[in-house]
Amino acid sequence: MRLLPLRTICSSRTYAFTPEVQLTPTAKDRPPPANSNFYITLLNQCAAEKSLTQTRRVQLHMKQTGFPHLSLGNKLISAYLSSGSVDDARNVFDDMPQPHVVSWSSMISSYIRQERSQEAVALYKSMIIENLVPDEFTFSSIFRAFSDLRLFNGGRTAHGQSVVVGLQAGNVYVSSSLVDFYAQFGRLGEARIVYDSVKAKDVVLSTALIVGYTKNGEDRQAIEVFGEMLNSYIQANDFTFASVLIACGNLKDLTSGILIHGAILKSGFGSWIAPQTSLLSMYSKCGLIEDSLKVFNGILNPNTVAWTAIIGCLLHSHREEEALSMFRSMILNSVAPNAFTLSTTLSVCASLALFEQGMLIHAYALKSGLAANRFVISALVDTYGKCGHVGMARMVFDSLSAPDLVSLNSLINGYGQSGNGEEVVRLFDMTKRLGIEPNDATYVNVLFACSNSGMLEEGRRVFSLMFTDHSLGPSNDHYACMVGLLGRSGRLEEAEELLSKVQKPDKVLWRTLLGACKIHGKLEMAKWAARKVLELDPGDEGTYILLSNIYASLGKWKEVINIKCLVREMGFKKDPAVSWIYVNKKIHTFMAGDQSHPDGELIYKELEELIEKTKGLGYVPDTSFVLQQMEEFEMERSLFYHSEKLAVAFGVLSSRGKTCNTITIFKNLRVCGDCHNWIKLVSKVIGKEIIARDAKRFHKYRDGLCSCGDYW
DNA sequence: CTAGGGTTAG
Repeated sequence: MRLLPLRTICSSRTYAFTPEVQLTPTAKDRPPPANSNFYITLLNQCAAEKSLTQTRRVQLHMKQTGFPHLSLGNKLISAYLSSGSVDDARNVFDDMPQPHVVSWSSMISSYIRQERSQEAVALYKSMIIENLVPDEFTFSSIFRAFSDLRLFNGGRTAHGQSVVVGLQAGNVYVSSSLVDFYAQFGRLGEARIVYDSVKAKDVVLSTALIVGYTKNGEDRQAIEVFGEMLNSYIQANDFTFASVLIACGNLKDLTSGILIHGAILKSGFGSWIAPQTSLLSMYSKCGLIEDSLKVFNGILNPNTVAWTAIIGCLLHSHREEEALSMFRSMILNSVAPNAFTLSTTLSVCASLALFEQGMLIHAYALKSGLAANRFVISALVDTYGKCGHVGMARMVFDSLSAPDLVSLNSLINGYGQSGNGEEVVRLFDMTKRLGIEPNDATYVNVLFACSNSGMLEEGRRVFSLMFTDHSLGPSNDHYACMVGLLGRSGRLEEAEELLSKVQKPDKVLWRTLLGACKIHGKLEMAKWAARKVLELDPGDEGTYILLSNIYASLGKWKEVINIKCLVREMGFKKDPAVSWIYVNKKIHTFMAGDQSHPDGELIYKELEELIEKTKGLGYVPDTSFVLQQMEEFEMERSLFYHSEKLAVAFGVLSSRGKTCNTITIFKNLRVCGDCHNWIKLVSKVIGKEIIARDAKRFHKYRDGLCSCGDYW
């Protein structure tokens, strides 16, 4: 067999500096002498250039010239590992009678870098069996493998071994990763002991402990360690600043946050991406989204993490539209979204119930291979559910080989929102078989669904399971669901009795009772519940509104006016009702009596016609939903211009002549009773399905009926 | 060896 020309192995640029190889163009086809220095030089170059092909060629060359290549096995391994092929390295490794400890440890850390912790641990164990003494490099990487595999005992044993060989307390590398290991298991006591055992602490060790504390909700401790660190004159680095700011954000400790911002600028880390990203997150958690944006705008080349962070900040500040346009800018700036980005952006879509956008991201996830990520999946389930497409949510959910708690909760919520209480209960009864332990959120979702669908007996059964099956003490939220369920089923006395068992009822609970009183016109109990809410929060405007609604529905206009005056005096700004609809890739927003839409005239004309047609089908404006005392005619007018009616009119207008059979509108508050009746009739008039998502759930109107069965 | 961003429920 012809030998490979050496020129291809050794680039001309490098061999000029390695005269001992003596490669001359005339010598290129002659086999070289079996000189280990020659191969060492070559392998060093291969490692430096990280070239897998070159390394393979060198090994082949060794075999062809009969050179005992295993004598340079450690070199070969190192070259293969530098060029990224653990498997090639492993082949050499397995052939060697006695690989060097350095080879063992670099094999182990390479496996870990490639997320092959299983193989790393296996190698570590053989090392121990063969009575080899692992070095500091082995120890500093192996703990990561144990925490990846959730093998606490394995890691603890390795900790013991590191102590035995005298490598723990004296070595910051080993100790830092040990601190991280213990923190991954929530064992902060042990982490702290390891940390304290090190005499010569450094930045990395301290940072590891800070991170450990923040990941386990011990944010105060994290800030304390940061202080200790500064007192010992250890300079914080970009990692440290990035980590300690998380603690400030979690605690909403703006004072510390601003101090640290100053320290970052002073120590020259002001333009480093990790501290900047953490800073902007911190500001948003402290409610200062403008400052987040300022920091973000100061980042020269935001990477995926920074973009994701700012999208998340905008989402949490309820600036969803801006969050979406940030996502678009990210794409325009050719920064590739990852699973974090997609799940965050999907959350934005879920929040605005943007079905099409959600599907686009779903498509992107499938193309880019991110659709298997469980965060992406549960965000998709959530988004589809909140868009009223629970079938799609189910499809995504079923793609999970092992469903997890979050996606299950999202799916349950999806069915609950679209009023399919039976499926919710079926899923709930299946959780055990799926190997999932329900948590408090599961119960909130299930009970809420029962309440939404008026499933009294099922609700009671599920509620009692909280005590017997899971001994999850019900929280106020669970009680609120039950009070709502009992109250809406007309069992107000029972609801009241249940409420009396709650140790510390919160205002949500009392307001739920108040809501139930409203449905059944129970004025006395309503007044009592309202008083309770106001004792807890005198500024709760929702209560005033509910109360005035009750008076209004009973026709007691004097009381209504009194409350309205009171509210006005107190200077509340009621969240205005807003409805919106997605037409031609644009969000069109409407407020009551809104004249601002460019097609305003056409919309009002359409609305008038629809009202006339529905009146033909028996629509009678129900003025008890109007809060002011007005002339009957005016009451009607103000009803007619409710935001959801305008949105429906616009939807009808813009879907005319198009093939789509569904009009979907959204409202930030709950749909009003009069509009609810009216939209039912509209669906009959236009012969199309109308979906309305309000603050609590979906209403699917078809042929004069609504999926909620008028129960909401 | 250490780092920044993520899903449900309220």
